Amino acid sequence: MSPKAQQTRQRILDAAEQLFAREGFSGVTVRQIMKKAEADVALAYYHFDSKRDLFDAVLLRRAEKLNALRDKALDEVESRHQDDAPSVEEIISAFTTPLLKLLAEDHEKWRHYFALIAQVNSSTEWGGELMTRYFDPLVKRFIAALRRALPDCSDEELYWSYHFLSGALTLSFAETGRIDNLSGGVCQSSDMASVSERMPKFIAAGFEALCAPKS
Amino acid sequence: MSPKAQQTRQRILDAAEQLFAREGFSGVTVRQIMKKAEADVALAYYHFDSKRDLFDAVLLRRAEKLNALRDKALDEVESRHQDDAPSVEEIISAFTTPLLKLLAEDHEKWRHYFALIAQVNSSTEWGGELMTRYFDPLVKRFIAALRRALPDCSDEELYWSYHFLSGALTLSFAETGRIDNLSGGVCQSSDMASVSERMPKFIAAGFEALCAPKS
DNA sequence: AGATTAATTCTACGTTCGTTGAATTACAAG
DNA sequence: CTTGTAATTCAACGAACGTAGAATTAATCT
Repeated sequence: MSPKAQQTRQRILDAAEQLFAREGFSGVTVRQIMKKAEADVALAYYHFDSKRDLFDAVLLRRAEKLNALRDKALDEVESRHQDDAPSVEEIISAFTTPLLKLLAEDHEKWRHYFALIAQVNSSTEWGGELMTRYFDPLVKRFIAALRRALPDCSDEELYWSYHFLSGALTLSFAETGRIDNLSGGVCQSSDMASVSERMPKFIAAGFEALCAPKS
Repeated sequence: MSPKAQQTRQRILDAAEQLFAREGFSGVTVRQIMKKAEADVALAYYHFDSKRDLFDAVLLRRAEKLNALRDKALDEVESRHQDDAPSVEEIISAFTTPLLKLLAEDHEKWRHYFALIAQVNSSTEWGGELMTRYFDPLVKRFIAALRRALPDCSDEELYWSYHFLSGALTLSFAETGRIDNLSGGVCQSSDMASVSERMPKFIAAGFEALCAPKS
């Protein structure tokens, strides 16, 4: 594929990502996407098999980089604690800070992606298979790490705790602006530094309360 | 409006609720809705102004009952603690247990509604105004109660904490089935007793960790 | 430079969309 | 039983949908 064509392909993916994040799969038209990408409608079907295939490609494109970063972050935590156990908060941070780092690198690129992920994650529909396929292996590695950090914790508590984490995380990084309105400006969705500073502490406390209530 | 017509109206709302929850606003066709409601297509436009108006009606229908129940639950907590302060966990429970109660009363009716709410809540789009309009007054009352329970807590911590709660709550009650796959059956989305038992403890610990870290 | 292939545009297909107005049936009041 | 209104059905509108094939331009290779 020529570099010019690659560039076009990326433009299509960018446009699709942004629009899908805002309006969902069915809320966006292929024509809208291609208009935003400044390319002909039919080009969508030259570069992708179908609208659905384009959607999958949008989700897949950034998943690998994100997973790699999270894997690396967890590697570092584990190599830092070869004899003693890492704290729950450290593990949660390894799960969340990569998101922050990517947003810092290129906010425009990644915020639409995270908004899209949030939407897919809270969908009852086929989003489920996608989330499972792309993220479950990594999630299981994190849960395994948490299991070692909380040896007295049952799997049930562990999975529920992760589920709560997942909800808090995806909603926060979706930057829906909901908290901006609610707080009257005291908090801002886009202030990821605030999120990243508070969420690990908040979630870690939850984990510990559920998993090790003997205090 | 005749009772027969009321019945039809409710059938339309039921069908719309179920389908919107699964596929989103744009993922569902008016014809699909009316087919499931076993009524003529044009009846949708006799009972509602437009597809969008129908969607709003679906959201609105149950919001009032839910809000009333939550209000009552918080009333009870506050009347129970007229001199001393209620615990954070009690307040969170007053926020979550009404959902559980409604699901217990009529699981089929409410689970689709909660799935729909989850979807709207994590949407960047016009879902925001709706959530704000229907739920913000009540949410503010809960935050005020939490502020009294955590007098040393800044508003910033309070709002962020609520935001994390909101994410965990909506994802859990959406019953997406994500945790079922992830845990290999150890946890089940539909097991609301498990959620309701664990979430208040989990979230309360988070609040306290963020808001009163002097321990 | 000419030939081959890749990338892009043009045009249009059949379908389905949200919505509407006129015709019909069910129902309530006099 | 008649009459008026509420509820429902029928048929159809223009527009926009996802997609595909043929034609055209741009790039690559010998």
